[in-house]
Amino acid sequence: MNKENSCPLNYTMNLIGTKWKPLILFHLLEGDLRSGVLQKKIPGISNKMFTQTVRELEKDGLVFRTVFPVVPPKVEYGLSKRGESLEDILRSLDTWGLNDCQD
Amino acid sequence: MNKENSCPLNYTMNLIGTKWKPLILFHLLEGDLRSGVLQKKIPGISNKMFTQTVRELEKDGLVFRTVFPVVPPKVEYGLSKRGESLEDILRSLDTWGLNDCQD
DNA sequence: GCAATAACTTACTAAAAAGTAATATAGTTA
DNA sequence: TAACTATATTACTTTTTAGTAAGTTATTGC
Repeated sequence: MNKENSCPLNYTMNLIGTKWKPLILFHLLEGDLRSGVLQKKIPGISNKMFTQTVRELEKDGLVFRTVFPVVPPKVEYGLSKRGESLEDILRSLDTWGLNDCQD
Repeated sequence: MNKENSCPLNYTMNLIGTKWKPLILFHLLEGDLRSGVLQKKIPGISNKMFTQTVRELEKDGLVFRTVFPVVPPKVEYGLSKRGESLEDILRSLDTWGLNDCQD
């Protein structure tokens, strides 16, 4: 079981190579969103997975999380500089899917 | 549980959004490779996962598989046209990782 | 003073992914 | 004739991922 990365691609995949992470990052490209609004943009994600995934993205410094101390709670998510640097990749993945599924 | 794709990115992720698929496709960018050679380029992948993954890629038309009827067996894998169309994305993912991990 | 609210959090269960190790194949070479 | 080879395949177990449903919070509006 070799855990080292064989190439930078491996490193990238360890960061964002999951089912939900690219989707969440993609929707944040249009701007910061409240937790509930962002979650509604991702059909099929469960409450648990949503929280878990954004928290991992936050831990990895790809998104930031702003908590407004009000009741009921208000939380906003947005892309960090590091997250924004994925923009081209995220849009390429989306465009590729768009073209490919038309064939 | 909504299973429909919310955007083309979702479609793309369903095709290649796993731990090993992008890695395998990436190594095939340099040209066709024998099964064993390709597998050795992917540290940490088990025998089972390797076979399983290339077979899925084949099923999805991203790679082709050529079997030479010799003993011991010889099998070559290569990118299909559809697989090749992922080149920019794969290289972007690799380059992103390269730049990011230097910070 | 009680329900409604948004954003979790937790405990528990179920499902999916991955690892391990044994087995198959059949010509070639020692 | 027995071992060696490359490429799987299979059965089984472990690990990881994900889903479900209930509970928490503290203020506001009724």
